[in-house]
Amino acid sequence: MGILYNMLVKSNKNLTNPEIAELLRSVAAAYQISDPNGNRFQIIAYSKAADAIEHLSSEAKDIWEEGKLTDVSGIGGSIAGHLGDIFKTGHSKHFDQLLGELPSSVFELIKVPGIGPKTAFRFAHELHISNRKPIEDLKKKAEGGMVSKMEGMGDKSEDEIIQNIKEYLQKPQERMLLPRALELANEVIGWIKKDDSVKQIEQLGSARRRASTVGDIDIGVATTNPKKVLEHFTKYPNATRVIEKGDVTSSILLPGNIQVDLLAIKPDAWGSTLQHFTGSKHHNIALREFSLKKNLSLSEKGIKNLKTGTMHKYATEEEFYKALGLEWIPPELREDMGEIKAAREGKLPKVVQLEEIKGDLQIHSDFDIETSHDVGASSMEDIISKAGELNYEYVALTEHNPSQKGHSEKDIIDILKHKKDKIEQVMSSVKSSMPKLFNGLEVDILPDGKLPVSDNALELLDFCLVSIHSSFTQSRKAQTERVLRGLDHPKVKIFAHPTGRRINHREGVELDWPRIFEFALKNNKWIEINADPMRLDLPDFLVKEAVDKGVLLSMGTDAHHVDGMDNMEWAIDVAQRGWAESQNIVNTRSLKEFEKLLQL
DNA sequence: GCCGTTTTCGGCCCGACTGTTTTCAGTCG
Repeated sequence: MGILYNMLVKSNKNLTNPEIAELLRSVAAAYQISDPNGNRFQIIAYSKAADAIEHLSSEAKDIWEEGKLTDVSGIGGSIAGHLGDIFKTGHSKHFDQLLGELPSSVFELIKVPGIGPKTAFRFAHELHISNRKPIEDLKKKAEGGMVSKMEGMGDKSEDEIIQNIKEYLQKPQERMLLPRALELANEVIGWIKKDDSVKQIEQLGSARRRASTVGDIDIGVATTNPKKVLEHFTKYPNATRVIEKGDVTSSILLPGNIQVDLLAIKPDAWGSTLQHFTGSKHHNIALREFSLKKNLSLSEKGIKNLKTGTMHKYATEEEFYKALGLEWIPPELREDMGEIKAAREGKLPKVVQLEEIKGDLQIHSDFDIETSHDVGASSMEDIISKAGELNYEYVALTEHNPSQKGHSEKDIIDILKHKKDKIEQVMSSVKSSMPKLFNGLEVDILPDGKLPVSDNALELLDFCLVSIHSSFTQSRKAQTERVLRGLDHPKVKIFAHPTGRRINHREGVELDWPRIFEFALKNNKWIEINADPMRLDLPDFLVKEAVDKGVLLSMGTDAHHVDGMDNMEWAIDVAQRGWAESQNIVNTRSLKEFEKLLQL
């Protein structure tokens, strides 16, 4: 019995989604080792199931308890049954047997790039890799020349394994924030463009889909001379090494072990290249399965008619999708979340655009509100001026609430009165055509759900946001009750950065989202999409659930300086990935309509 | 093992790169 398996299953009925995903991938690997051909479709099924679990918005165990695990696409009766066994007893006989046959080192070794199940198994057996620190052990044995002595291995394989292990061990296991990925991609693109045979060039992959985080940087090039461009690419001055160099694709590594993949193709096939390398993987697989039923086989080269054997090339993505009988699908939607069906039926959403935004609903000015949290750096005057440049009709000043410590209720009321006066004074000093300042506040939801600001103080506001800044680890049920209590006050309109996540630093809180959304819908509360690239909160997949239910969303940059007001574009990306149209977002409303909405 | 706009049975994406191979297996995206 392997160590990993003991750790994941034997001692634990409460597996988290990432643990379940790892378990399912281990099962797929076990099938791959035992009989890759005979188990071909189990391998695919378990891998898909692992992906599905990883992308759930609730814990799989909660879904299982509601009896809805097989509603998840990719989870059928069999896998749901095995997982159910684990949730009930901490055991699955099926997994016990499958995984118990293999040394646990196998499941560690496959985490190293370039080492798959087959190779991991051979290492474990033939080199007697330790189950304790398998990766370190393999590195030692490779450095001792043991790998190159194995059949089918040579010096190059050995060197590559050592290299990959070194990088794996030092690589920070986190994905880049989108703005960083775009910045890096632009630097590389600047270099590639120096080759004069480049006709078109774009950053593709998850960056083009505007995912909140990006792993590898993918770039596509249309060129009359792919080989020459790829050669030039591998000479990028900042590259730490060339991972691979081919006639169609090449990959390099940047400092920090960031991989950049380049796909180069002739201009007449640019449309299919864009499509292929933009992904997502799941979108492409779904699109290819869909096309196969029409006897069409898709690849980055074009569309092959399987009946006639002829290949058609497409210079644009629009033509490519059209040839499949589909509307062009915006990259943000390409996640296999129903976009192919919608495109076929002409029912793709008209996703909200940045130009439609008429206000920013979370900004912190430099007004000294005597808060225990952080204060903004820009004056109200500067904020109005910046809002004017952005063609906004209104913005909400939402400083953190004054601290309770050291302030009586009357003190807090005085501070808020003072702020209200200040806003009125500023408003009267600027042209009437300038954007309106709403008097808002970002109020903590205390651990018990109470607000640290009295009703009399809240009365001074136009409206307020509430958010969690403490006690992130309450149970799902307690956290949900807390939030609903916090949202209940009539002056509260917005639930700000609702999961509280900080990407790569803090997981979000556990909440019963269906209940939160139902409450918001019923009581005319709005859920924020926070535009801070570190937050992007509500996350895209939850935005889609909110949109499906008709819950209204608000967008705020959470700017603490006027420059931060430019961050709205990141919130737009999240909204688009969540299929939001302009009517789903409150700050696409004109000032008049927005004020009406506030009264509801 | 999963799934369904023709299917509850009969399908299941597609190609690139590398190393060690004389024709391919393994891995990756």
